[in-house]
Amino acid sequence: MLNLNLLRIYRVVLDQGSFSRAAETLSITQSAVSRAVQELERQLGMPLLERRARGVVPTEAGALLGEHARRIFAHEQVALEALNELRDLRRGRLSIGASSTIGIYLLPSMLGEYHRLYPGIELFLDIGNTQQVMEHLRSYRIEVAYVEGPVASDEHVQIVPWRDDELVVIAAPDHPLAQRTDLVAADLVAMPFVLREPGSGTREVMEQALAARGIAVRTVMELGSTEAVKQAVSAGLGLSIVSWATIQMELDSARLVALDVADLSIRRQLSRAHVRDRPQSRALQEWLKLAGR
Amino acid sequence: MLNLNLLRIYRVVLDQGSFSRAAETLSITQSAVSRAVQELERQLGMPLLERRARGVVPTEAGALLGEHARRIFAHEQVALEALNELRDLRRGRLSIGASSTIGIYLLPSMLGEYHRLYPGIELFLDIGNTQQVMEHLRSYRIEVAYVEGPVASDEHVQIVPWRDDELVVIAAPDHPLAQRTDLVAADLVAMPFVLREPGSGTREVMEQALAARGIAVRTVMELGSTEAVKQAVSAGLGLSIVSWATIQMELDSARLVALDVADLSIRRQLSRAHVRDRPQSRALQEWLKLAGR
DNA sequence: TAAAAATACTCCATAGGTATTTTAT
DNA sequence: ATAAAATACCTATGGAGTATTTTTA
Repeated sequence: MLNLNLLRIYRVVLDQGSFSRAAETLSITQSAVSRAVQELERQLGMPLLERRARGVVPTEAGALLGEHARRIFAHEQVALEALNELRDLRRGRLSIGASSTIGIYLLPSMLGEYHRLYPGIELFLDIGNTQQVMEHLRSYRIEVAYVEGPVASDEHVQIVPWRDDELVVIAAPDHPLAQRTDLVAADLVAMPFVLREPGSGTREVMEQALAARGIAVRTVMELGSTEAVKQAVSAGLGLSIVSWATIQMELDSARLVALDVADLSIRRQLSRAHVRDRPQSRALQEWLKLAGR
Repeated sequence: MLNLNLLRIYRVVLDQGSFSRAAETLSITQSAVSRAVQELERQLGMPLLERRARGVVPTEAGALLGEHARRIFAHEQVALEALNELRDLRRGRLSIGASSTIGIYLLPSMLGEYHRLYPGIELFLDIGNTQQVMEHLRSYRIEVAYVEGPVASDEHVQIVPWRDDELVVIAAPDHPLAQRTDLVAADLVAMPFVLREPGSGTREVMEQALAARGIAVRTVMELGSTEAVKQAVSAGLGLSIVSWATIQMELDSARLVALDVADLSIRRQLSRAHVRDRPQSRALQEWLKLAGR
């Protein structure tokens, strides 16, 4: 095993062609350089330098070792540069998990902005239901998770409130209730509703909100995605309740309307989850600034 | 600048996947490993390992650094192996200088043997006159010089007696003196002689020997190489005096004969020369064993 | 509760400094 | 006479050990 500290000094001696100039370059004394090279020669059991009147000249072994040393230290620089790239976010990886509403409707534009800022960072977005995403977080497949379901911190995972989400009742533009401006929750009783599948975070919040107000609706259809629900509502199959974030485009293009139900404000907390004490990558730290908290 | 001692420990931690196993491999304590990695992380200003229940897992930076470390230490091994090859004479270089007689007639067969023993060593044989060869020795172009001329040690160069050389009078097989068995030096007086050029070591020794015995010969021709002299003598142009070593083949093929002149034994010292205090390569050390002293 | 990592302390060999001597031109 | 390298001697600290505590599955 080579003593690389000594080798480093030796390499400078070769570069400078003399012990004293190497000492200067290294900001140590000539004495220290002299002993370092001697010690290296002793450890290797072979002379490396011929001490001539004008400076030093490598022996065959010395020249050979010098060339290898050059490569070793060149590679050291490559390693440092690679770490700097990571530090400066010129390269890296960011793996985010999100439950579907967040992953599909909220994150993409933010990820776009992030990518414009840090084009060298590879982005991974893992979309699944809350349980899946939390599982991926625990098994270190993602570094942060965004979820809508009611999850709680535990000893491994820390949950941080992220932002509020508002759910609205949606209808087709030609729905009987679409023009009403004086709607109250009671008007929804027995209305046909299109729902997400059981287990969906959105459905859970929706059912709680309606149940809390004693409103029983009529389920006409259960669908596995928000997109499908929106299509069904747009086609006039019934009403539904979805996150504001998911219908921006449909409101603009007048394919859906949001009903303004006076006493039915449904809000929920969107959360960010981390593994406790897990060191955060620089890429994540910058993402958190951009994504709010 | 990376602390490569710490990096070496860190690399073992990655290989072993845990601090305590790394400590075992390194024959140091777990405590030391723990502190080494912490110090490396401190110096780089970034965490490298996530400490999990079952051992450790590298962060992105940690994995990146680990890969570079692998290459750095792999290259260290390459360097060590290269030095070992040099040490074991599996590679290397041997530069020998010799004055012409030695270089042409004595060294080649020995170099052949050396090459069979150490096929990895590159051989360089620099043939010139004594002055040229000694100059190349002083300017470090060759590591050892073999010369015939009367050279003396000085403060830079050390001359060591190598072996004796005997010079003999040669003639064409049909020369009038060729059959005589009772020759004495006086019989050579006024005989036609073929000589090497002035400055040749052989010519110098020859002239001294004849002059010492008061014998004046007749110069019929001066030639620039021993080969040319032999050709001329063989063609019957006259006698000459050359080293035994140079005429083995001609004696065997009866193209020349050596005259047995009772009172004319001409011996000279062949010498080996080195630059004082210059470290000797392993390749040279082995050569000296093979070449005698 | 057991295994791994971190921490507190102690020690010393190494790598450095200063001062001087030796070597080579 | 000068400049470079080697050497002698001294010092400080980084890297190691032991013992113990903390952490986590």
